[in-house]
Amino acid sequence: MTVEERPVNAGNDEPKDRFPVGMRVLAVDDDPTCLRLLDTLLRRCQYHVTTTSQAITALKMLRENKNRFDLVISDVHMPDMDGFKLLELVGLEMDLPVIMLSANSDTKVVMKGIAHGAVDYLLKPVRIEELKNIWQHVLRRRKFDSKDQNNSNHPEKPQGSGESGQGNLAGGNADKNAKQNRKRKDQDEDEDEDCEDNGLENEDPDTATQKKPRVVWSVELHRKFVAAVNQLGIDKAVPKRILDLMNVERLTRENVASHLQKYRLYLKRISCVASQQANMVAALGGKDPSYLQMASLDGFGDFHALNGSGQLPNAALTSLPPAGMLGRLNTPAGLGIRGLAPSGMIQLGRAQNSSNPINDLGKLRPVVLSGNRNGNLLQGMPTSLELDQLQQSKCISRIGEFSGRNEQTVFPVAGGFSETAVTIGSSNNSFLTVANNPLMLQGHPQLTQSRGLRNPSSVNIAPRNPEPFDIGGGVSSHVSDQNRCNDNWQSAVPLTGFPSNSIPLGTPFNHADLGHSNLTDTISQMGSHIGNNPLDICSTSIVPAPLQDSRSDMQCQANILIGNNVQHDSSKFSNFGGLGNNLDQSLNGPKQRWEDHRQDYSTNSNLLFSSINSSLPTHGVVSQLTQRLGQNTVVSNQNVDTSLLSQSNSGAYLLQHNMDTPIRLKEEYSLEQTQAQNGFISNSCGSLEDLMAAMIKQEQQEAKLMDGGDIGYEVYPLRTFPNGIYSALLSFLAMYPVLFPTIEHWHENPFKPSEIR
DNA sequence: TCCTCAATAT
DNA sequence: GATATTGAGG
Repeated sequence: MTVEERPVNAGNDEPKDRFPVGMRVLAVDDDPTCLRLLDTLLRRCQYHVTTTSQAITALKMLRENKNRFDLVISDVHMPDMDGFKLLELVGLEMDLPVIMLSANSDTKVVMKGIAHGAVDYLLKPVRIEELKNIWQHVLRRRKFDSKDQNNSNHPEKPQGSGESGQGNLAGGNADKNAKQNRKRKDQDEDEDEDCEDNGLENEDPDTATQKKPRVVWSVELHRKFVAAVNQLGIDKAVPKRILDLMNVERLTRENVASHLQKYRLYLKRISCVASQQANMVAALGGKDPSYLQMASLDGFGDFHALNGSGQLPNAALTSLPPAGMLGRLNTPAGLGIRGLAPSGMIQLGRAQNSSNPINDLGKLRPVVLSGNRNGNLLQGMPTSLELDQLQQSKCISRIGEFSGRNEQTVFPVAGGFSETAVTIGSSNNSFLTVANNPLMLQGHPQLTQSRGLRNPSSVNIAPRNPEPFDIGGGVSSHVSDQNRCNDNWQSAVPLTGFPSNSIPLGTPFNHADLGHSNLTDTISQMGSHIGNNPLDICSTSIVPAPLQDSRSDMQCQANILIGNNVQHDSSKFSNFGGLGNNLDQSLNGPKQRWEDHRQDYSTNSNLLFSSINSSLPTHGVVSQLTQRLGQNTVVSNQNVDTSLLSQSNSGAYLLQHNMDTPIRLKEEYSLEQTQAQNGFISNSCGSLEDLMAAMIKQEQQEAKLMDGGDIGYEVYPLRTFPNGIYSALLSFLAMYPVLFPTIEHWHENPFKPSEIR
């Protein structure tokens, strides 16, 4: 092929006139025959060829003089060094275009080569026609480089930077961008070919006039973004400031603004989901343990299945929306919230208890990893938000199905709970495990109260690492350890595989012990639990006490383990602290309000809110748990009723991924549409308060019907459930399947806008 | 000038 | 359909 191209670029030390001619190619292949053939063909193309049969030698040559070659053609399979390795090193060290050569046409292999940075992948036997064109890679690379230099140096190098393989702003996509740019340009303006406006650098039309290269928000980039947002605090996180903090070259304010827009939508959705979850939980928790059981077991089962891939976006957690963000979102302006402000719903306080095993961060985190092979692999991955996002969207839609109500409703404050995961239930140690989310947890020392707790010590808040994956060794084992779960509630349930039977559902209530555990607690806990990052989800079991004692009272035992969102990797998440502060601020006011209104909902209800003090040291430090107990909040230590665990029956269906299941169940059990009277689902968007009130009401009604039978442990047939509760249950269960969407997905996308919308 | 939202482009 | 960019309005 003849090349009539203009000189590649004036600045180079190479002869440009006949660019392709004399292009210096380093050919590497351990097979002498192939190497010779390759050499011959390359020479025919008038390239300047250097050959070597050893990858190591090639690397050495390249290192000795980085400017000695223009392009490298390497075999994939070589004894001394894997072609991919060579490719990687070359990419990192000298940023030369590398073409992989192999007889293996397996898509995966090719994909791998490209993924590692190969500009092309040629199949053996290589043909001269293919080699004739390889110069284009060199040209393209040069163009990009020059453009890069002219415009500015961007930190994230296109091919090279080893640290952020994925963080390339545009680099990795240089070629692609070039194409895209050209396209756009052609459409728009036209004079691209001559665009001389760029002055000397007009060499490439792309650079001058075009629209900006499309920014790919890699994990790395997104992480920076999140860090910046967190650092600023959601309220102050505006594009310009974020951009400044991110300090990423070539990234524009517009880019950030766009991403911020998406991010906000995401947060919004999260909060919405959280609300739903909370509602669901409330509905479920209020009535029968069986609900929970099913939910828990089934849900876990699903998780397990979903996690089959085993890959979790470790970074995902880092993305958790800052509390501040939620607060903002919750504000009417931001979300159009109904009812009380989200913050108002949260009671802050804290109690510290380091004794609890739960405090062991390792335990919690492992959960996430448990099913997974390697936590490390996950590092650098997008935050868990993504997961949540997925959940949300699906969840919402599911709810719509079940309830037949509008799906798009946005939940107000409930969002505050969204991120919190609460584990209720316990064996000896009652405790609530709240996997919290940064959003909700603010430490309010002054609020700390243990009142109502029989065993204050049992309540512990353990800092939870939002980014489980960051954790080094030891993490993975934890989750999978079912025994631990069984033995101690505190152990979080591994999301990846929740053996239904291994999960403690909850502890039966001891009526004597129970004072007035309130529905609110249950709800909040449940909601928290669900809303929480899937990874952090601990086994949750809520066993509402029978209505015996007081029909109006919702009894449930809850143990809360609150972990803070602080991350081990301070560098990544140091920002959350700031967020926490924001949350704190926002919560203070509302908190009071909540208190004021609390009684309105139920005289007996007590709110138990836990919060994490973001200021606390994240590592290994026991978080402080705040609890507000209206009247009697009893955390009784009961023996876990394992029998409950085994009762996952039909509930399992509910958790099925396929959409059909929920529907089928509905039919099977003759579920009625959600009834307004129940209020639980009737309005998915209702405020938590509303939900609670509805729940209480429902409970009272139910109590009358049931006549106080002791059914603490009894499992109710689904069909016996009130419609509202049933619907709620379905919705709740429906959410699990989506908790663990394809994790791989997130590897590439920090968070999915689509999920947001 | 900047932010946010919505439309548009890819 | 998902996601980034662009444009308009405040």
